[in-house]
Amino acid sequence: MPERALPAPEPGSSLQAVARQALRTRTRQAPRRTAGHRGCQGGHRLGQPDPLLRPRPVTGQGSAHRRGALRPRQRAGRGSGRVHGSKPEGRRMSDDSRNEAEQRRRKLGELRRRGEAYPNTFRREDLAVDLASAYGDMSKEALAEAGVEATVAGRVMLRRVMGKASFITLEDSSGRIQCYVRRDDVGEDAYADFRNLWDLGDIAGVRGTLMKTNTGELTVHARKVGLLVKSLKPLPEKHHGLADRELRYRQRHLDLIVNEESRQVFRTRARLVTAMRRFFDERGYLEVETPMMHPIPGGAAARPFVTHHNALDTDLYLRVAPELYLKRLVVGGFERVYEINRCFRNEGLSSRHNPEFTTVEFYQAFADYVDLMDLTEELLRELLRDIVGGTTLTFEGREIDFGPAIPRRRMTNAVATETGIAEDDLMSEARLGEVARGMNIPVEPGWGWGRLLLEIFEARVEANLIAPTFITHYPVEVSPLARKNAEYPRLTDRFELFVAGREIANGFSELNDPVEQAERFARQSELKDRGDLEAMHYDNDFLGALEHGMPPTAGEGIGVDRLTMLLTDSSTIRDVVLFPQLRGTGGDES
RNA sequence: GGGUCGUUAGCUCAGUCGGUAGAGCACCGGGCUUUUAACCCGUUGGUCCUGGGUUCGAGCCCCAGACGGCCCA
Repeated sequence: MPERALPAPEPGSSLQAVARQALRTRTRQAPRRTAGHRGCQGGHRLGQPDPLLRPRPVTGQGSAHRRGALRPRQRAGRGSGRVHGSKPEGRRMSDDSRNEAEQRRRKLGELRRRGEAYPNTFRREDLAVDLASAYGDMSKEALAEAGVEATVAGRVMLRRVMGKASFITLEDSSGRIQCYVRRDDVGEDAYADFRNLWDLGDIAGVRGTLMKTNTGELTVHARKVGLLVKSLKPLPEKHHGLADRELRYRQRHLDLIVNEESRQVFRTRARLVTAMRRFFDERGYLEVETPMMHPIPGGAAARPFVTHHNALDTDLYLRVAPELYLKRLVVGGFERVYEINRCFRNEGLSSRHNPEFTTVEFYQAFADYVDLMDLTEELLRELLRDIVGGTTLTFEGREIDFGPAIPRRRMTNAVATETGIAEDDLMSEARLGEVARGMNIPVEPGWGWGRLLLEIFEARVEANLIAPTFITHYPVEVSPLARKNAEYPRLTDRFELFVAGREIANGFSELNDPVEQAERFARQSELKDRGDLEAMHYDNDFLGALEHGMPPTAGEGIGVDRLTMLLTDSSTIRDVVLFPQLRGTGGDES
């Protein structure tokens, strides 16, 4: 919605504009259809014959007339604001003349009167980065000799007006390119428009020949210029950019326009996801999509969001994890599946937690958790090679090396090492309770040995696991879906991967014994009845699937956001999620 | 949830002891035909986050709240 009404156009020129527009639309669209450009949806379409500046096809008397009508008006407006103050247009303009947004609307109004406000007839042919790589190394003389044509378009990021000649810097999706706009080359009228109607932040198209400036910068020497989109709001300060973190999250579009580093983060994220897909596709995993809305939330210990289906008159839960559905698929015979998608957890926000976040979960029949640790190492090395081009990355000032084999340590061993308590002592529930209380961990009555161990681990060990480390053998009590370890019945064949003190991955040999799974669910139900909001539901439907027989399977989930954080050296998840959840600012409720 | 820091022009930020609210960029006017965050000259622009309170007087002090950053849980 526009923030306020646009100034009313003059009736006469408005009708002209409409007529011109209609004519243009008709004449343009017919040849375009027959030319068959529909499938070509890329950022820049090639091969439009002389597409430039269709907004002004009537170059003869029409445009001269229009401009003739405009220029005196502008002068009268400014002048009268001060000197006469009596002409109505003059008054309006002087009222607005100090407000940048109003200035921009005034300029848009002028474009609208001419029917040139938001054209979509310009076809870019060249991206900045392509020009730079093809011609950036040529000498000034060679380039002048070659007479290379270029047609570029992008947002006006910098502008240097020197009387009758100017430089502007356009930014497109690939990067920046400078353009040289000279009155004697583009014509007096076009140059006047360029000076009077263009602002930083507008989107413009430029056609001309490539040149090198005296200082060696590759530049499009403009022959034609056109304003394609009037931006009604000023850009943030051109040197410092947009620094306010809240504004960057709430107005991500602005952040992306101004901050190259921010754009880079999301490009990296996309490459990460692409590389993951390739990794799993190459290994015969089937990509699937399972429900986001669950009748019973399951697959993780977390509080769900609740919603309501009106036609079915039933509550549904946004999924906290896709696990139980992916396992159904393994039962169904898809022996390798993966899903990259969102999960939702109704918990607090922090630099590591957004209520919706992305994971890749994958399951492989006839594999165990050790196979998955091997696979995870392979995946991480491949991702690093593709994205950072090596085996090490820098995160929060520390080098993190994924080159060497990632150590695998039992949780009890890690806790013993970190706390100095003998591993044997850690096997006693009573002893663990004392230790936990000694650490000021608020121990709750329902906690058994396993939960105590996990709490101590999280309080004392987790944050110190900077170099990549697998922690293995999680307690059964806190792993209701994982297979029991054959040797130690209190433990499971489960691991989590920690990097930079953060949990990155969680995997285990799956519990595929439906009878034991039923017992585990029953135990979770008891906890839920005692008030544990994160305990799992008893999922009879899932048990029914297990009863048909799930092959021995291992499964794992990896946090895509957290991995992106590592790869982009971002210390908060909000920097790697395009539109992170923030508290509302009040809005329309009281 | 607790602690702590912050919120001033469109943006980036100053603001002394409580005494007329500032700079740079952007915008507006003027100059400038190879500039580089162009430059030079002249203007304009404020709900000092909100609401109370103290005071002759509050951007500044006190209280409450909103939003955000960081730390802790």
